[in-house]
Amino acid sequence: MTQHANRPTLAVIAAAAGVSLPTVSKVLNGKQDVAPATRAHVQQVLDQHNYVPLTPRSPARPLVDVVFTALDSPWGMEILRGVTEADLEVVVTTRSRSSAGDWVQELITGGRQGAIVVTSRLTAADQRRLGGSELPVVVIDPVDMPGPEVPSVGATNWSGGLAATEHLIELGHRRIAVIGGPEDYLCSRARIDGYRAALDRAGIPVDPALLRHGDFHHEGGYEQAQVVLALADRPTAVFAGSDEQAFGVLEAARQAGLSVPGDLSVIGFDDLPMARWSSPPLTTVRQPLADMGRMAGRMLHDLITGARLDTQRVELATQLVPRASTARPS
Amino acid sequence: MTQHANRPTLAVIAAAAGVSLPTVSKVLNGKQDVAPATRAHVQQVLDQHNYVPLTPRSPARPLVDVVFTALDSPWGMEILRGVTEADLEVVVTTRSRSSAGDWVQELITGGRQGAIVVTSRLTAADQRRLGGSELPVVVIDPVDMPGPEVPSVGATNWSGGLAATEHLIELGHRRIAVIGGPEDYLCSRARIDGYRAALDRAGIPVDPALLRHGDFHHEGGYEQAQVVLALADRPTAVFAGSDEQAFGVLEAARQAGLSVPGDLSVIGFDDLPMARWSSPPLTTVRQPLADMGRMAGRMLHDLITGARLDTQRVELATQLVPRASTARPS
DNA sequence: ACGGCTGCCGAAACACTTTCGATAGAGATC
DNA sequence: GATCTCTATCGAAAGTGTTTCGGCAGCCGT
Repeated sequence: MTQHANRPTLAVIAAAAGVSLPTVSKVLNGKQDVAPATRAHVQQVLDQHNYVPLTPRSPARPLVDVVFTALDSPWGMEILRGVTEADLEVVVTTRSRSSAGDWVQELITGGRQGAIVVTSRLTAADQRRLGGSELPVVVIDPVDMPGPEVPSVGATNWSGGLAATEHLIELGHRRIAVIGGPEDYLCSRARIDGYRAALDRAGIPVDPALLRHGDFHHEGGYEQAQVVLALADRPTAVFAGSDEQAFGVLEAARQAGLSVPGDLSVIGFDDLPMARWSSPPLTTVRQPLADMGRMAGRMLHDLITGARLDTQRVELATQLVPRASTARPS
Repeated sequence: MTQHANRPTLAVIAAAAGVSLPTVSKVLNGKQDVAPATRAHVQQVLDQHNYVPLTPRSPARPLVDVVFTALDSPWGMEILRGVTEADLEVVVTTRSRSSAGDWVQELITGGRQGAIVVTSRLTAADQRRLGGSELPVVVIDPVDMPGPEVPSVGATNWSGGLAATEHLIELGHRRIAVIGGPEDYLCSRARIDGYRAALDRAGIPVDPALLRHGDFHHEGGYEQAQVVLALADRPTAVFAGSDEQAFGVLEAARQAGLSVPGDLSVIGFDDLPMARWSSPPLTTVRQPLADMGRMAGRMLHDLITGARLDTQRVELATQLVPRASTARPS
């Protein structure tokens, strides 16, 4: 059980194997200039002596941090799944803004070979520090527009917002509410601007009373839906900023005695796996979350290995997924 | 950008700071015998020279693997959230049974300080290898009963199955179908045995036609529900082995034109966050997934630090959560 | 037979880490 | 005030493992 009870040194192994110390070191590190027979023999002696490395082996694949603000959403799991499909060892950490300590500093000095930061608020100062450090970093869905020195991955949120709203307009809706995420989130603003653009093109004025903000979770959608559904001039459709919010809208509609899509059309954003399972199945705008994670992983891998990045900013395409929660207004 | 472009050595730093090389090393490693003033000065010189350690810093917290078979379910996210709350650095890996390579071997030689294995099939040989290695391992929800040498964390699945079924019986149901997970999973068998025990106590015979198995996901519940709902003597209630399966049952019921809970009561297992959001909100048996993850993390931490484990096997309590998907049969 | 070429290995240089003894300054004691 | 611990701090030296580089076989073609 005791790890340090007279652990054998490389010198001991080398003597036992009848080779030089550097050769043993090379075997341990998988270097190329060792004859297969020698390698096998040394490996066997290492096993016999139960050799444990003094310094932890540097892993075959780069060890990188993936920083979430919270692990509270299937959204994050999709991203994570994508990242783990890249050629990386993924350490999951949650660093809420409020948590103690300077997490950017911890990231830089944490000894990882890189980091992926998911939907976090990076101040200009943080970005400069990250840029100044040697630590490769890729940001997914940045809250604020990242400076040119920080590579980032996102989705075509504006197009997605446009597509969602045009879908509702084509169905014949004119009073369309939008429930965005937190007001200052870049992705949220882009979706709402897409909503605005669609209304503009259709010649529909934007009613500020139908433009709400809430957190991206169930609660946010539920609360804001209650507000807009209580309006005298109730909307006939709601564009929610996330699928989770959309589920909250569904619940608010149910509690208000409104049938979906009969009395109210609801469209979400993300296309989480469970969007297909709600009743009615949720019309939504697909965001390729796993692909975004995988892309970020690949970019980070390139940064670590020194390959040149094709571009600092990648936006993956969103796509309208029509299901059963949207229909013509009655 | 280039990592290895003439990085400063400790000797250079030492010279620039006017101290000896070992002193710089001590500052880097946070050793105690350095005067605060000296430490600050050296630290500043290190920063000025943008020093990056050659060998990655050994992390302050133990670096452990968390092995999933797949990252395809909110279930896994809940577990993961719990584990990350322990005092550990968590590397997420997915090792499907089918994936190439000997993942147990990779685990042992992977250089981690420990591992948590989630719902994996560990053969007796694997267990012996893990026991023989120095690598501390904790298993969450083992597929097979683990041997005494492998610590494990689970939930009171039998009690949960009992509680779920008794809930349905108390409501007046007599024909109760059960859709378990894969037939050989320990947790699934325990839940079904709980179901059997409840029927026995109520003097209701077990109808083999009402006992189905499917994968733990939406598909499994959907497919098996289609089978039992097509029976001439249709059940009035379904106990699903997981919430995801229960969602599949809800969909099958909807497609069959059955209202829930009017025509069919449905109860799930897990209490995922979205169980509250389905329509109707899902009655289910709560499994404290995050707590299980945290408990496994704590046990692993104890194993790593050498503290004695109180027990090799922990089962956390499940609890019935009545919501709106169960009611008296019509 | 000879020259070039390549694969394999170890001596030596390197990059740290750790141990341990030296030293100086602060109190404590006489 | 003189001296005597005693501790905090530091670096010399030894230890551990990695990397570079030169050398030496054996192999091949000429």
